[in-house]
Amino acid sequence: MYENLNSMQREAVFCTEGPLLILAGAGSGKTRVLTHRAVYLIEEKGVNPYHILAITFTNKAAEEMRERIDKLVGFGSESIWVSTFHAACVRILRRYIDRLGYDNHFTIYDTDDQKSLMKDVCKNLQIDTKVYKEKMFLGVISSAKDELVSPEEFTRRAVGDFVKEKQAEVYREYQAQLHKNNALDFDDLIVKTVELFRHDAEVLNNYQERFRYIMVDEYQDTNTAQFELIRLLADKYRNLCVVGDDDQSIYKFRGANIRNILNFEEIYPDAKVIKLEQNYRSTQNILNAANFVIANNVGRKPKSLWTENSEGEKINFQRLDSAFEEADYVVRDIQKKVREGKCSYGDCAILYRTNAQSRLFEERFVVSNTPYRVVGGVNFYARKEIKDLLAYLKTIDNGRDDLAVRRIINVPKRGIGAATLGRVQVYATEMDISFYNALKMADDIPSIGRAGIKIKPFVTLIQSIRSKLEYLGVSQILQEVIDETGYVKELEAENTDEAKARIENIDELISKAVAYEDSAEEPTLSGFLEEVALVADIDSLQQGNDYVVLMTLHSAKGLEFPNVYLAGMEDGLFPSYMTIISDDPMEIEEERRLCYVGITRAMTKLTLSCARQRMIRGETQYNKVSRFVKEIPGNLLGGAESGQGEARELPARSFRQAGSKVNPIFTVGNAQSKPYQKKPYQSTSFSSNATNSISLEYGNGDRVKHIKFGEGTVVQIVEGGRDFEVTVDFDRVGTKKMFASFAKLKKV
DNA sequence: GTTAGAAACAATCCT
DNA sequence: TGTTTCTAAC
Repeated sequence: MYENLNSMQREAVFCTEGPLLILAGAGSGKTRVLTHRAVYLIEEKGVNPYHILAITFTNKAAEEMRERIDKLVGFGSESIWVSTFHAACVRILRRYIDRLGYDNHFTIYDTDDQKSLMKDVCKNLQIDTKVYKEKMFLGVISSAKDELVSPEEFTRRAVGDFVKEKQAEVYREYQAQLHKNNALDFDDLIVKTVELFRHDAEVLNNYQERFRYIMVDEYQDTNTAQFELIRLLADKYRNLCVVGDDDQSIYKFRGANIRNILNFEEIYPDAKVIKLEQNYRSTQNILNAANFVIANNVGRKPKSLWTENSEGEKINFQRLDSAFEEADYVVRDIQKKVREGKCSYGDCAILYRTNAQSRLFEERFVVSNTPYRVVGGVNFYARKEIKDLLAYLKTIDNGRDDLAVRRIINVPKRGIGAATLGRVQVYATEMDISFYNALKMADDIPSIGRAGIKIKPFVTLIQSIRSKLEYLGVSQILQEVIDETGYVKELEAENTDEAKARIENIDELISKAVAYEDSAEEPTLSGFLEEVALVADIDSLQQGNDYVVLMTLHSAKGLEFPNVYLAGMEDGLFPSYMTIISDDPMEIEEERRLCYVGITRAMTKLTLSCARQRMIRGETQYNKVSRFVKEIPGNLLGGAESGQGEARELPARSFRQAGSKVNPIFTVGNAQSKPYQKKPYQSTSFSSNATNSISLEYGNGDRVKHIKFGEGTVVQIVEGGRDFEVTVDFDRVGTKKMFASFAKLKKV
């Protein structure tokens, strides 16, 4: 098993005791090393899997690692903890956070929640949000938490500085509000776990004894708080193995502290350092380009990647007249390659710097009927209808989450307005009780008068569903909420495309709840809510689907594709305007690392593209070719304008006047997708070579079984684009319409 | 208390 | 250009 590893990889696998730093270049097989290392620990060293902790960067990476270990060892892999920092912390906090004075049923606030909480905080403190933006405070607080700076510490450091004192005040109040709502934000998950370990020796010792072997992937992206967490855990047995690449550090904005990797040997003087420099992924040309680009950074650990792979094709560089044409070129190029049998759609990825760039590509994909998928952008769980329903679940689960209660108190409309809510809030504050508890006592609040009659049904609703918690599953509770509130009914009545898309989203949420019940060992409402809070869009990306994927360079980290397009290679876009005008030269270096990450995603073919002219927020910009393109020697490049990018105007291009509308197809008014709408491609059917088109194993009149609704008879099947809409008359629950891919009906 | 239309505003990247 | 907030009319 260990023979397919090279000597360096083997050394890393066999070095199990003591601190170990693995500097693993892009594509050098670090995931293989980590999985084999886990296997080696279990099989050769006789380590109980129970004693192993592996931290990955995304849930997807965690899943993959677990699967791979699973394949290599017969049994026991399920008792290894493989998870992200955040997921691991939630698991620990669910058990012990009561020791920090929180309730174990805490809720997790996402960015939206944080924003509305901050709004309240600013209102309470009478801060003019025109002068000091909520976003600024949230940014400051987040950075403080990344660095483990508590509100008290922050306050101490702020003395004498007017603005900082204000920030400290906000930080304190924000934290107090979170506590009052029994909620944690993302950063708190890490901070509170560190706090717990520092504050409670018994708990710390518990976990130190458990996690005798610790591995951390993507170590260059850990922040100070995460480092401290790991340091505490590893302090007893000191079997800490971290894997990273300083050249791929791209999360400074999230607090990633590059010193963690650069100073590892100072913190652990007895650390062993192993470098993995052989690349197995890319062609010579691609790797050379990456090496030339990254060589322009100063202050990196010296290393040189090499490969035994062939030279491969030249890197294709294209400079188009406009962003429309850029999108058009890329999509056509993909289709050409697929037609020629050079690759499949699933081999292709389009990577860009900003999410906004995806739109033009989407439009081209839609009109050309090409299967694609956008990763990132608006999170599924951030959509209004989903957040509404989740707010109901949160209220049922944790009555102390004021934010959730206030979100849904008037959804659907109950005629309770801002004035009433204000009065309830005043009462709650005076009595020092939660918003929900104040609602329960609506009758006793003199100021609200008749409005109390409107509040009562809401409280009764929540109480009645809450009383069913004991014997109903998560999906049934969700269904109960939907039925009792009439949420879906109201949408059905609207009968618009938008409403239909929302209903479809809700159906998907139900499926997710069902799936959760099936997979979790001990399904609980809290468990479901936290799983939902911690998923990233990238987690759902599956291998083997035949569609082109579009995503930001950040999301692409850790992935690889045979055919990669880096779009928007323009100064001002990539590197971004913000980093160009910044006076900190390190910011450009981070962009360059991002470029390095992008280039090294490609296995056989890499295309760089840019546009002379592009519309950004309604304004037309004329950008120069990205400086990163110019850092690649001309002999590695091919394409329309190879060599030293500065464009000579080719005569063939000037037939079209600058600024004129390029192609009427792009200007169709309603072509843009709004976040709640179905993505355009979902309503058009794919051409026949798309492999994910489904066929049904049942037909009209057949008896089928649904995981939740039980058995029933198929009444109608309507083909709706990529999916079938199936109407089933269920024996127990009556007639339901559903989409075949969500419903997972089984013929009986 | 609700709604639609107008005006203001925004600058990446993400668990 | 796209989204959020404000304002005025119902």
